[in-house]
Amino acid sequence: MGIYERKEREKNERRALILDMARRLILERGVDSVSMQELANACELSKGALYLYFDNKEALLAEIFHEAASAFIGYVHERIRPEDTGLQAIHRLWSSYLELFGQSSDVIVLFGVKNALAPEYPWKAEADSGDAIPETAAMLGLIADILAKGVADGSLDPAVVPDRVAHSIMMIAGGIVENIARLPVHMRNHTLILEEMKTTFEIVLRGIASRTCDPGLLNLSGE
Amino acid sequence: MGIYERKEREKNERRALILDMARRLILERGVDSVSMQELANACELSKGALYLYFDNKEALLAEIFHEAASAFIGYVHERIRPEDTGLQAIHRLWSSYLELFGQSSDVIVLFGVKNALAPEYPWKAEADSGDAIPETAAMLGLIADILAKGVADGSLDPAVVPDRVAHSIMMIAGGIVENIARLPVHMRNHTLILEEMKTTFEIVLRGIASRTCDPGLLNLSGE
Amino acid sequence: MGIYERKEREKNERRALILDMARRLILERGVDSVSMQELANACELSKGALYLYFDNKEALLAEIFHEAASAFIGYVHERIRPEDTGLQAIHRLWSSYLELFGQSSDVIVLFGVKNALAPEYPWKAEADSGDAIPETAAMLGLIADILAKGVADGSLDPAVVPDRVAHSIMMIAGGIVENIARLPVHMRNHTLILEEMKTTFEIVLRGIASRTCDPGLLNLSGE
Amino acid sequence: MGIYERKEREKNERRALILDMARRLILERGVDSVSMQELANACELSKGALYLYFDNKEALLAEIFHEAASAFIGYVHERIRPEDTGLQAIHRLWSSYLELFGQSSDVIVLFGVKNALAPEYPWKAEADSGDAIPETAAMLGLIADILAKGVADGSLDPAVVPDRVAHSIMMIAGGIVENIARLPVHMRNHTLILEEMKTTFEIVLRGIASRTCDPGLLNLSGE
DNA sequence: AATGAATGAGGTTTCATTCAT
DNA sequence: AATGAATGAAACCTCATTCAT
Repeated sequence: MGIYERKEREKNERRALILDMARRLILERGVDSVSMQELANACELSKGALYLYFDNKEALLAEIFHEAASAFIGYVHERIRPEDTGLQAIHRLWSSYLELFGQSSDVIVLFGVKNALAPEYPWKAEADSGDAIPETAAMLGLIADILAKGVADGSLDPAVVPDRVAHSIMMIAGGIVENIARLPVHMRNHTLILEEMKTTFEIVLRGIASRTCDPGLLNLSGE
Repeated sequence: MGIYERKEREKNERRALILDMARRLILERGVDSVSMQELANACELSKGALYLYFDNKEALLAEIFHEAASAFIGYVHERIRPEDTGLQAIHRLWSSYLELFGQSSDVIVLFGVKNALAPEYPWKAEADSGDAIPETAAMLGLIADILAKGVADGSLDPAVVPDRVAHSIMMIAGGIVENIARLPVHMRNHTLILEEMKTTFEIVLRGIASRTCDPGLLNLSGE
Repeated sequence: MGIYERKEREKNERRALILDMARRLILERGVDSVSMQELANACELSKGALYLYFDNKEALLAEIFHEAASAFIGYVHERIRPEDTGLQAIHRLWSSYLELFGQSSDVIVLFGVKNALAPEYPWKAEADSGDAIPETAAMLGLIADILAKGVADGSLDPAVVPDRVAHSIMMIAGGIVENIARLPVHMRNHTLILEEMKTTFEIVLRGIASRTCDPGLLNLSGE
Repeated sequence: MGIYERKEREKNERRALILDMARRLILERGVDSVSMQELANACELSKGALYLYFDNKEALLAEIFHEAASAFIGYVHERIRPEDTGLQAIHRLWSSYLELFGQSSDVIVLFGVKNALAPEYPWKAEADSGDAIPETAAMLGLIADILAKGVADGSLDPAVVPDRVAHSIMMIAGGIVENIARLPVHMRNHTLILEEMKTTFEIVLRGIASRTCDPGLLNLSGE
């Protein structure tokens, strides 16, 4: 109790501060145009100091991605219930996405940073199982499981091939995020964008739902 | 009469050569990793000469985008018939996309380059009507028109709001293309990717089609 | 005839200037403490300009080494005659070394730079024949041949094992050069050093000569 | 009574530990590539703590050199007997060198570190008598004395000028050590290198021995 | 019209050293 | 006595753009 803990805490706080600043700058200017120098300035630190906390730029970005991805997966996991049908689960997935986005825009960073780390994803992931980005694999698996369940319980269209459709969903979600990430910061987090995302996700819901499903699950309106 | 024209023609040919080379390099290596030096080498020209034909790198990329976008829009326009229902028209849109991709991968360049140019798209377009990228607006209009028609003729779901869904479609199409554009060239143009795109587009078709539509139009299989 | 040639010549001159400046700086400060920035300043060029002439620092150093080594080997080759006994040839080798050093100090650069390029030499050379530094291999071969001849013609001690002794000679010659290269420039090229080198080389001559050799060949005094 | 002494002792122990670790790291990776950070880690100390024991990196290296040099000189001194002829003494010098190298490679550190410290050696020593590196002067004196004795007792060639030849011997010994120090650790301490060193030293022995000397002293084979 | 040499600001990373605690 | 966070200068390299010829 005392000095050591305080120092440790302060160190973690500084780390967190750097990550936070990096997130902010990435959100503002895009991954590619954030330099270590800018980040250092924003943190009121020297460039060298950043390397006390992170081995290199890639490691820093990786951490940002891992945090965001874990948070997202955790968030989704919490919201999906065992008794959900597949369609309900997908519905909750999209809702979570929208909620999280509305709250913190963190999901924006999520895939945007990933593309700076593993541009070949999601195709290469199939080739080698030793995946450098476990979160995306986890995510893909989660979605594929949900889809399989939905096909089994009849809430999703029998034509849905879980693995393939999971890929499509990841791509769509990622694509949106990249589009948003490129927006200047003052245009983000706007009702307009939320509407856009909702529209897109509803198309997907309808595109994979079975004919006999509960129509209430095809809307994402926050009623 | 003659000398001037010849010079003019030669100049245009040179421009076209540069653009062609740029396209090729971008397809091979991705937009970001093509330098003016590499382009100049590939053209067997000096770096300085490129600046005789284009004000700067951005202008060059813009032209590539404009050409590709126009070609794509033209291609789609040719294939859509006045007597098509809205759903048929969307079906042809996706088919065109897949065909073009199978043929030349040019659509890859299309949106990939755009994002280096106008990252704020597609949202900013709505804000100011003086659009720097008319082709995207044209494209958006084309799709919106098709959608409106489809709603009117009953082939599309009445819940479809043409403008909004047009945006979604653009984003989805663009997102896929970006994912593909990042792939190393040896992984592109593969059956796997075509399947992926088909899967995604079929989800969209089903997501916007009306209940009573011709089920044959929900498949993109090259029957 | 004219513009092209002149430009070509000027370009080569600039290259030569850079190499010359690099040599000078290396001689003054030692290989390790010459930075591309310093070199650029000395040449009154920008850092970037250096990279127009050389791919990277290593390539630049390699060229310096290759030039010096070739010059040295050529110089030695010219002076050794077919009718020389082995001992005479070694004598000429050392004389050449001293002469070249007295003239231009280039030999200083020779091995000094080599060590920045291929620190594992001369041992690794034996392992893989695909040698990155052909000049050193050539040099080694030349010396070994001379030694073998000397053993055969009775001018060298029969205990001399050509390959092994060739290595020793290279090491000794290289060691001296490194010691000299580290000297501040104002102490170099001094009679003192020449005497030192002469003493060392004479020890070697006596160490490998046969008992029955011409005693006149054991002195390097410039009589 | 004791606290002060204990502290003092502990301080010295810590110093010794640091020096030991430094030696080990230098042997493994070469002088230039050992950073203060690495050293601190290896000692399980903070970087700052190193500066409590040594003014700066150079001072630390200097101490390593001083210790190694003293040890070497002591080792040689112990082995040379008053009744030895000059040639016998030189023979013992080389044998000691080979033995020490075979045992611990410490001699590697010896001159390798020196060159990071006093690159101007051995020439500067002559210029100003206030020598920053007393051990090298001691060494030089020792060798010169041996040589003088050898000339006097007829075991060495009368042409040997003690001071000058002492320099040559230092340079040769140093040059070999530098070549070895640059080798990756897994190539060091190998029979091949021992052979190489033996060959070189034998050349020197033969180069300075008198015609009438005991031929048995011209071999360093471990008979 | 074309060249291509040159620039200059930018990028990431390393490291000896200092200093408040 | 010891820490370890922080610095700041230095390293190598890249690239869009300009400009005299």
